[in-house]
Order: sequence, then structure tokens, then C-alpha cells
Amino acid sequence: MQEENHLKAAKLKMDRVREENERLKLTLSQVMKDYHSLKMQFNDIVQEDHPKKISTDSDPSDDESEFVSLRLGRFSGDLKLGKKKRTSYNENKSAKKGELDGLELGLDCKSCVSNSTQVSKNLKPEKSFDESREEGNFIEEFHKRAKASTSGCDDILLHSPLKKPRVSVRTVCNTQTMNDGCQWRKYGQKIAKGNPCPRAYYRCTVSSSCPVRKQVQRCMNDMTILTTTYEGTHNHPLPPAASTMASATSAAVAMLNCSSTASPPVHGGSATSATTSPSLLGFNFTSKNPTTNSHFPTATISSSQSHPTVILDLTHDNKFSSSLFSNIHTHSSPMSLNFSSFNNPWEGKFSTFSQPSVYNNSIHASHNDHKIAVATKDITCDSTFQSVLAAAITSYFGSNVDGKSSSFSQPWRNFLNKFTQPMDSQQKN
DNA sequence: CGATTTTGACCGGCGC
DNA sequence: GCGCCGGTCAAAATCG
Repeated sequence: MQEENHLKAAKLKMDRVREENERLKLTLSQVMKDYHSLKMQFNDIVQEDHPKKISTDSDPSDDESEFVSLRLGRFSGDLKLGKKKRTSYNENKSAKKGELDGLELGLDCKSCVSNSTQVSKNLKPEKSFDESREEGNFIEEFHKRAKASTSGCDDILLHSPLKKPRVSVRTVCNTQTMNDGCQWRKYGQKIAKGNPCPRAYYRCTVSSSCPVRKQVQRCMNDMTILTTTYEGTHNHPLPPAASTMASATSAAVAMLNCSSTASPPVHGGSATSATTSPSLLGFNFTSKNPTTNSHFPTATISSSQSHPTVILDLTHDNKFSSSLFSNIHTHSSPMSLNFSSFNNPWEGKFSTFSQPSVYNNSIHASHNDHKIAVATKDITCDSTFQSVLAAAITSYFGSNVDGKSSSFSQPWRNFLNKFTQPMDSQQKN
């Protein structure tokens, strides 16, 4: 009798799970449908805007070569590995810790020597004096390249080298940390004010002398959201997966640097006072309608007194963003740059985006059309920013995973191509 | 037994 | 000067 009851209960449970499964399938198919339709529409828009540019600028087979490669710490000849023998990237270990189930930023960023110089122009060192001493030649070369820049991006960091820029990445992640391809050792944990979740401190252990640190903290409002804050630049070669993240963060830092000049003069003129400016860059791509904004990744530039910070929000669920930002950067009026991703570029790459709630809301094409139009129009105002932006997007979404196929859809490629046009041609527009 | 994590102590910057 | 707070250190504990 009891067994029968158990059986019935189990059957009921199975039915419920089956129903849930069906619901998820439906959601997935809806997302896929949206994706394809948006992809088509985006393609149309880009083609209409710049039909010739896209078709004539480069060989289609050479699409990826147009992408900007940002690789800090990868200048040849200056690679000094630490004495530690542990230079392999032990994925088994990560798997043991459950990281393989977590976020995987395992997309390679195509390394283009010819193009990297161009980007280096836009990048500025993000080192403190101490770190500069440590890194010797590497940073010298970096400075040389930075000085050779004609981009006009003044560097607040050169003027105030102690204020190391940071890049925060917000992701949905169920594991302790997201797997960014690098090897880290935890060296501390603290309960930070304003958030009961402990903040963990990690340092890069790929090279013993690597100055890169990261902080990992869960969002108080949504425990599934993980905020990873990177600081510093790797002074060693990185595995492809790690260089992807490094490129993205570097791009974000460069974005931050450029913002310092693009922002209107603010009282005091210090880096920190920029936070009081409601529109840091003078750009605002964010939709006025908050309800249409929930699916798009945003990069937020803000600055605390000690650390200018770029926040890349990859959660798809920006309803938490405002509260989080207000918690972390209480002095900031962060500006949102809405990249208006049409498809779901994270799909399949961020494996922990498994929560149905993330995808449950459907994406409306009309809104996206409007948003991408606004975005492309406004972004073209700043060409330096464009390459940086493109680099960031490229590195995050994967320009070329294995050298054979790009994970970008054609609309994305066109979009990126548009932003990686030579600056001169952009400015003439 | 070496590598890694944990955790309390310590340090320095900042605001009052 | 003092206290708060973020960040780091380092000894002990744990893991593989």
C-alpha cells in the first residue's frame, strides 16, 4: 500500500518535471525563433546603412582579421614566466571544483599582429608604479606605444597611476567562481560593508610575479549573480580562454580611459569627480523604456574615489543592475552603454544561463530595431571608442573559436566590421 | 608532502 | 588622532 503511494507520488513528480521540460522546450524554441528573426532584421539594417562599406572593405573570408585584438602582457620578448613550474592550466582541477559546470569564457580571441598595434594605440597601461617596476620592459614598451598614440585619449591613469582601473563582470553563475581560463589562488575573504555575501580575493598564479587580482562577490539581491572584479594586467602568456577575458577587460579599461576625455569638464577636474557627471561620455544608448531593456548586456563606466571601474553586465537581467550599481558605486551615476545584442551571443558559451527566468521574457523585434539603430548612430560619434567596443564584444563573444568557424552571426560581423573601420574614414562621416 | 583554502591579524587610506 | 573599512598577509588547516 505504502509502495503504491510512493509510486503515485513519483509518477506525479515525473509528470510535473515533464511539464516543466515541455515549458522549457517551448521557451527555447521561442528564443531561437526570435533570434533568427532578429538576425535577419539586423542584417537588413546594417546592409541598408552601409551597404558598400561592408562589402568592399575586406574579403569576407578575412572577416576576423578586421577584429581588434587586445592583448595586454603579450608583447613578444618580454614574457617572463615565473619560476614556478605550475604553468599548465589544469582543467581537471577546475572540473573537480565544479567550474566546468560554471561559466566558461573559453573563446579564443584571434591574435592579429597587424591589428594589435592599432589597438595598442588606444590602450593605456593600468599599472601602479610598483607594478611598473616589477614588469620592467613590458611596461616600458607599453608606455612607448601609448605615447605614440594619436588617438587623443588622455589617460587619467597616467596622470594618477595609483588609481588602478578595474573591470567588473557581472554574470549569472551558480558556481563559486566563473571559469575565466586563468589560474587563481584565493588569498583572502572578507565581508564587505553593505553585502552579507563574503568577498573573496584571488591572485593569478599562472606566473608567480603576475600582479593581476580579482575579487569575487555574489549579488545581495540575486545570489545567482556573480560579480568578478579584475585589476591589473597579466605579465605572462595566457591560454586562449584566459586571453579572451583579458582582452575584454583590457578593452573595457581602454574604454574607461577614453571616457575621461569624452566626458565634459567637471568641477575639480579629478578622475573621481567624473562620477558626478550624469552622462559620463555624452553617449546614452540605453532605451528610455526600461521594460525593453531587460535582455541586453551593458557596460557601465563609473569611478569610485580610488578605482575607476567599468562594469560589464552579462546577466541578461538588468533589473538588478541599478540596485547593484548603487550598492557598489554609491557615488556614481553610471552610464549605460547598451550594446543591443540581438541574438543571444552568450548562448552556449555561458553554460550556467540555465535558469529559465533569464530567457522567459520574449524579445520584441521592433524594440530591438529601434535600439540598434540608436546605438549604431551614436557610437559612430566616437571612433576610438568603436574599436575598443568592438574588441570587447569580439573577445567576449568569440571572434574565432578554432580558426575555422566564427561563432558570430553575420549581423554581428557586420556590426563589428562597421566599428573596426579605420578611424579616419569614420570621422569623415 | 606540496598546493590550496581558511581565517584572524595587520596595515594603510580615508573621513570625521 | 581615532575609528572604519577594504585589502593583504601568513599561520594553520585541509585537500589530493
